[in-house]
Amino acid sequence: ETIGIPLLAQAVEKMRSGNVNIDPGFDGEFGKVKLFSDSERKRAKAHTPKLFTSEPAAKPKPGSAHKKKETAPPSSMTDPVSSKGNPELPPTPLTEDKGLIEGLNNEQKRAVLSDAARIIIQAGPGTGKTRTLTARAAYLVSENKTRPERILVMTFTHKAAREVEHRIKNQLPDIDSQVVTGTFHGFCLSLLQEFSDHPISIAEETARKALIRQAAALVGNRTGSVIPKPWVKAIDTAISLCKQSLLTPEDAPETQMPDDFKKNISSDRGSEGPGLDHPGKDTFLSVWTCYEEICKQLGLLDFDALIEKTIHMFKTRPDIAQTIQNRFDHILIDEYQDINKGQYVLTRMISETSNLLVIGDPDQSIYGFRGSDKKYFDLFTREHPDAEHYSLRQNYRSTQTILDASFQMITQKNKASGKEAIFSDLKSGRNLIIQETASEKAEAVAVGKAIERYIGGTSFFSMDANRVDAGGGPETDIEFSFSDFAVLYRTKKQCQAFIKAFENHGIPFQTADKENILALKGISEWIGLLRLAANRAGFLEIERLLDFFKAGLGTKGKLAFRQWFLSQDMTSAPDLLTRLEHLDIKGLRPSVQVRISAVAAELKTMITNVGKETLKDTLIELARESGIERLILEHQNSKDTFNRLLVLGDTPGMTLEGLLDRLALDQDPDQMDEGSEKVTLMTMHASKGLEFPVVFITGCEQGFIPYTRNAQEPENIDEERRLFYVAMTRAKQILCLTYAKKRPIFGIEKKQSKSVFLKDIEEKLKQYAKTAPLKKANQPAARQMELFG
DNA sequence: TTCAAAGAAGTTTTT
DNA sequence: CTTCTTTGAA
Ligand SMILES: Nc1ncnc2c1ncn2[C@@H]1O[C@H](COP(=O)(O)OP(=O)(O)OP(=O)(O)O)[C@@H](O)[C@H]1O
Repeated sequence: ETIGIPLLAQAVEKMRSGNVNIDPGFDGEFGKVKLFSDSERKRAKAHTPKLFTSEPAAKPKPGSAHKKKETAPPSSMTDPVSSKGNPELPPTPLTEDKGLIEGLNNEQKRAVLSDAARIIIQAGPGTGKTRTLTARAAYLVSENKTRPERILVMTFTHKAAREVEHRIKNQLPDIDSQVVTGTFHGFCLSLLQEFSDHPISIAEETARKALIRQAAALVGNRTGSVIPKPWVKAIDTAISLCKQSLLTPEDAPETQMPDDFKKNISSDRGSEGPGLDHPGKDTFLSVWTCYEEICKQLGLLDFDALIEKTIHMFKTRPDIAQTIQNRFDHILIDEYQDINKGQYVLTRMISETSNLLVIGDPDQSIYGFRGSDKKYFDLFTREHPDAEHYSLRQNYRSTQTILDASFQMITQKNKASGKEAIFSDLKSGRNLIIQETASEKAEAVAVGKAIERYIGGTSFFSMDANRVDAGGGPETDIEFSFSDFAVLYRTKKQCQAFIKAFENHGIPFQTADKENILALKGISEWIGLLRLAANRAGFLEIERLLDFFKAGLGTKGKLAFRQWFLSQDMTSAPDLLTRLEHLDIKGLRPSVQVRISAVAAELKTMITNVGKETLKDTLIELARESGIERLILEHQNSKDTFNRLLVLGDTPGMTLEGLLDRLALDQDPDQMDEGSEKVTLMTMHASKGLEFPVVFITGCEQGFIPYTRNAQEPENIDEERRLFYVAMTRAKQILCLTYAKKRPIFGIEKKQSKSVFLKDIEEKLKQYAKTAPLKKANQPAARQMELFG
């Protein structure tokens, strides 16, 4: 953080003199612009006085100002012993134990040093909750209060897990930190794997959807009707909600359903009919039961089942429960306001005999749609009346202006809201910039231009009075680098416009959230093949591969084949393929059987070479030989993802199994390289816990913020408001809210009006930017010259 | 059973 | 504007 600015001054110099390395990157990927070579960075780093939060001196990372995601050694959760320290890292002398505590305010210190068995920290954004949590973990280790592997830190997202892991490592540079860090789901998966005799297969999003469709079709067949698609979707959501609340199809009819459930399923029987948009409870229960049967048959667990089964395991095997309870002395949970029933029960079980610290902010609760509920947060104090309660008041992240605006928004200027405002010492700073643009495209261009202007800094455009659009006048005297910017939006779809505009403008960027990679053409087949090679293939993978090779299985054939497959006992991949070669199923045409046997033979030769070469080569080889590569190359998205996965596969120490493990839970193939000089594009949800000097919240329009489905009333306006609050409070210095007057929805342009949330912010905190006339997009090369020339 | 063409329907957020 | 489903023909 400290070196960001001096380095940048140099960067601007370099850009001007044209002394910039351009790394072309992969075919089709946007080239990276490197201002400093790694060694330059290293040297600069070495001169930097080491602060509380600073990174180990030798780590070749540039000092970008936003929080960082750890480049992934295999998760310490699944592989607690193998994460060896980077050999290049000379052991830095241990920061004097006091050093950990410095840089904390009194309240934070007390929470870090506390001996209480139950601690809760409730505090607003940017008040240093996460910092306190990581400091406590580091303190416990460095003071020898416990061993690192006896500390468990749980988060709700992978991003958060990596962030916490990274921060703890930074605070314990010389200790090969083995603090166990991960998401609830990751933790549960590793436990289930540890205590189960067979490998666990996960039905991720895509597979799950397909299975529920199958179940719905089956139930439809049975009752001689067709379950309409919207119903299937409603049932899908309802199943997930129920499972998160630890309900089963057997007890569900008798139990009070979760609140959101009612939105999806009409509760009174007999009220369903073809015209209604909600299926009835009977249909719901039949499909759910059927879905669970299919999962059981195929040996699959969906995400929700990971938590559920772990709890089940603890209940039925008290010995295992005890082992786990004994394994950890300290359990620390970040963003506790996001907890749902299942996670709550799990937490209670594992923390029975250990110390527990939870931190959170009910105003930042944004995961109601996946069953989280403030009530579990409140329950903590009631269940542990002796818990120590800390609240932090000072925000160290944002300017007072940003805090004021966000506070007005969340309280709707209601003085009597009972909420306590937090304050910042950072001098009030500039107003929020509000920008209206003509269209989605114009919005993206405006943001791009604003970034160019900030990067250019004062000296660059300050003389140019005509340049006023998003970001307003260049009166700032701070210079920024690309990694200082975040562009936030409500839905993933919205990032398309920005990707295009940024490519045209020569602005390097990275997108934090991808569409589900297993939904991409070619990728799912490829991963299926990889699973086969790793002995991890189940019915779904084989079926997918047979489809790809056009084995000729129709509806009936599939059924027969499935029956045969399920009658087989578990076996290794080569053995399974041998059986497929000598297949003899009645009810399957001989021509099909011949084809399957040929495919199986081919697959067998393909997978025999696995492990002989480097992982990356193996990955490429398998794609190429199978012909899946051709399919992948036909689709741009698949191609990009393919390349990203190859990069992931090329990380040191990565194994095929490790790759598949990681992909099973976290399907984002990117490592979100924080070192790179790139603008970050992500959803508002994904931004939680992060911070950036400059934040653009885009698409501030009714229908998006708050989000509403087909112009109806917003489903949960309070949660939408909190989400906007989270997004606003990511900004350190400059916050820019943009909206477009029209936007294409379903292909047709629709008039948009600005978000009602903006009205809750006082005028005197806002300033309005004019839109510069939209010029035709230039060639990327030309734009790059303009930017750097 | 596969392929092509035409038509209908559908856009949150995450593990 | 896409993605899935239905329909009809080879
Ligand atoms: N005592 C302190 N002195 C100086 N800076 C601090 C202090 N505490 C926290 N910070 C800084 O404030 C910023 C926000 O801290 P942190 O991310 O821990 O807050 P948080 O409460 O977890 O926020 P959020 O709820 O938004 O995730 C970080 O940049 C952190 O380094």
